[in-house]
Amino acid sequence: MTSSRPDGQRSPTLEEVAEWAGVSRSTVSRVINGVSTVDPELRELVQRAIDVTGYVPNLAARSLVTRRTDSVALVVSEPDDRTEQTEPFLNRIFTDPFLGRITAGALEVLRPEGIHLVIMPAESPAHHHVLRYLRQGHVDGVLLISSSDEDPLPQQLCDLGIPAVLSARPGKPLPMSYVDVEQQVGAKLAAEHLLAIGRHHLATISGPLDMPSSQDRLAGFRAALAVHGHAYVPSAAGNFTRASGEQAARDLFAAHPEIDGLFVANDLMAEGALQALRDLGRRVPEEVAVVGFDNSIAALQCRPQLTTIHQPLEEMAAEMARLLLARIGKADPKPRSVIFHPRLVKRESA
Amino acid sequence: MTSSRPDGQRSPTLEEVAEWAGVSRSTVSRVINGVSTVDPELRELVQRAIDVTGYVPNLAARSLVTRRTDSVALVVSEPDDRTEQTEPFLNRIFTDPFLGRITAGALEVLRPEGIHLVIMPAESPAHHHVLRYLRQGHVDGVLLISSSDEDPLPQQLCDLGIPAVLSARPGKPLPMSYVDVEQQVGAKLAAEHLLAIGRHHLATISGPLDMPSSQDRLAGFRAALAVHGHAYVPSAAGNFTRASGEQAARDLFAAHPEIDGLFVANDLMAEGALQALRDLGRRVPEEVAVVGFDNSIAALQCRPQLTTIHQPLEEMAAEMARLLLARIGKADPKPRSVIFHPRLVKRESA
DNA sequence: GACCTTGGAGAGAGCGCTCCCTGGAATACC
DNA sequence: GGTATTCCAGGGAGCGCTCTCTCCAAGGTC
Repeated sequence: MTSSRPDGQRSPTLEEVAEWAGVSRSTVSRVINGVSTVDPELRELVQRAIDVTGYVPNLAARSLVTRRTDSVALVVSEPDDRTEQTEPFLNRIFTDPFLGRITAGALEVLRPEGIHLVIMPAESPAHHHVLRYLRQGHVDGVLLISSSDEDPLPQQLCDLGIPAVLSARPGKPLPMSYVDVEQQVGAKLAAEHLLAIGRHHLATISGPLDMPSSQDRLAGFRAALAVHGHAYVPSAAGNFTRASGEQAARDLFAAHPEIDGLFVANDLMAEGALQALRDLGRRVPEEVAVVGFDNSIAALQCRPQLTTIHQPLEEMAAEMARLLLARIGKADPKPRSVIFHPRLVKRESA
Repeated sequence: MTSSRPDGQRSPTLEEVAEWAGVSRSTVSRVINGVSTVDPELRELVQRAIDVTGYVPNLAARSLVTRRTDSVALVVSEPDDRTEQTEPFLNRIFTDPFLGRITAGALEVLRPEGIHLVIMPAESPAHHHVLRYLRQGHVDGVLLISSSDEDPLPQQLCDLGIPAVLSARPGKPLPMSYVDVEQQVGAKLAAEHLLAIGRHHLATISGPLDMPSSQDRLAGFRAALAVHGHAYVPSAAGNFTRASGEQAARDLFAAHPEIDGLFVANDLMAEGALQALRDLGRRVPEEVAVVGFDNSIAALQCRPQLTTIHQPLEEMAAEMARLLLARIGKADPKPRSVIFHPRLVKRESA
């Protein structure tokens, strides 16, 4: 806020610009908002006045009347019951390439529209904090990354009528647009690839089981294997961090040393699994083949480089932004879902 | 914004709550803002009215008169000239544990004060975007993470009188508070440890050389070694990513195969260096000792675990938040610096 | 009982903007 | 030439809140 600028003077108002230019407040307002019915000569005069005075519209005043703020929030939400984890929430989300890709994709759409993106982590203790922020009208809408089907936030936003778009199929049916990838298809791709390269003892490391996407990947993997006669597939759940993948792999191989093919529900956990396998002296891919999920930068950084299921996160986030803008534009709340296709990216690990 | 709630009705106003309670607008306002001169009975009545109507103050209206928004921005800035990097800016900042720790530390202080934190990446094409956002008065102040001494943002904020606190010594002297760690001391700790464990051929991987903190770490390392007679220290610069650390290590060992002690300017690059050394068949720490910087989660995730220089990022961010709040509170612009102490954390790699 | 003090509620202005409405000048039409 | 039409600038209301000021009533003082 420029109210505390060093010289003590507040930033100029529309009125002052108008006075400088010798026109009315309305005219200046028109110039600023690009209304076409302004004499070109006057327009230029006003523009000069704006430049000279260093005028910047006061957002509060504007949005008081327009009821728009031209910014949307990217909320990364986490429910109460998963707070007892080894790695703090903020560490987790700011270490996973996921968020960066989502942000990049969303900005791709929002920036040209002149809409700002504010990123808000909402782990349990801050949940109500963030809700209050959203209710106060700081933003026009929210892109919601929710990590559990128990998360109340989608429902709350729905009830409050705050425009929102979800990053995945909601846990419970909700009249809300969302974007997703065909999780089951992705898992099937992984399963069939592992079978195709001759692996018979398959297992999987899943994400947290309260997440629809984790459930889908697990179910998809099992279903695809069932088709090929594999009735039982050992699995262990992680929480999408590297460390949890490492631990899950250790557990899995301790119980089932015969495993020769592993599907891991994201690249970060796969990287951890690779670490565990190295420690266990299992060669990848010769003895154990590993397939990840995401095709994030992490897949390229580990050794061997990860064969993985690509999901187009940037495009998905861009689509989320588009859906949100459409929703903000008109209050017509016909929820839409946009589903993307995964694909296998073959590298060294399988 | 609840203006688009499904039933089409806008969220209730102060006036409506007042009517419900049969009191004046002023009284409701007093209750909401916790003014003590309200009859307890009336207070309770008003509170009930607020609950029933589901009233939430309209932020725009409030901040129009108070000139406060009760939120501050965490801006991660990057200047123009470093945009040609291999890894996109957003990937970089959202993959480095750094940002998560900063956020956590800042929230520790801001949350109890009821102040919201919005995170804004400001890589080159969006720079003016973010500046506009800040000028519009969306936030009361900014915590600025700047990565180059060429970055114009600190100066701009200064000129505009927008309260801000920097995360490190500014490249050019500026009347602005900042927080830092004794970079040179940290580097010296690393140098002396490497010497103490009997290494003689030392080298370093630095951060980007347009960053004051990178310069300081490099200079500190060199200075400490000079004291022990080492006139020349091979170095290579990375950009704080894992991949850049890997590449720098390769370059360094190609040119100087005799290196037996390596100081790397952050843990992420050190992790990359470890990877390179593994590929090169050099055992760590037996043949090459490696010391990192940060003591981030990354230091624990790599093998061998990293000996590193701890910097208390969470506390530093908390202090930044405190300095900012003080600055926002009163316009008294006496800039303060708070310098933290690094310490060596010994693990496996050196 | 007349006066002063004090606690607590209401009235009103105004923050800076948008947007509708009005009105005057310029142009078009009969 | 008079009227209708268009164009474009200005006037004014009002968005929802805060905050100062006013005012009333209750209590205290002599």
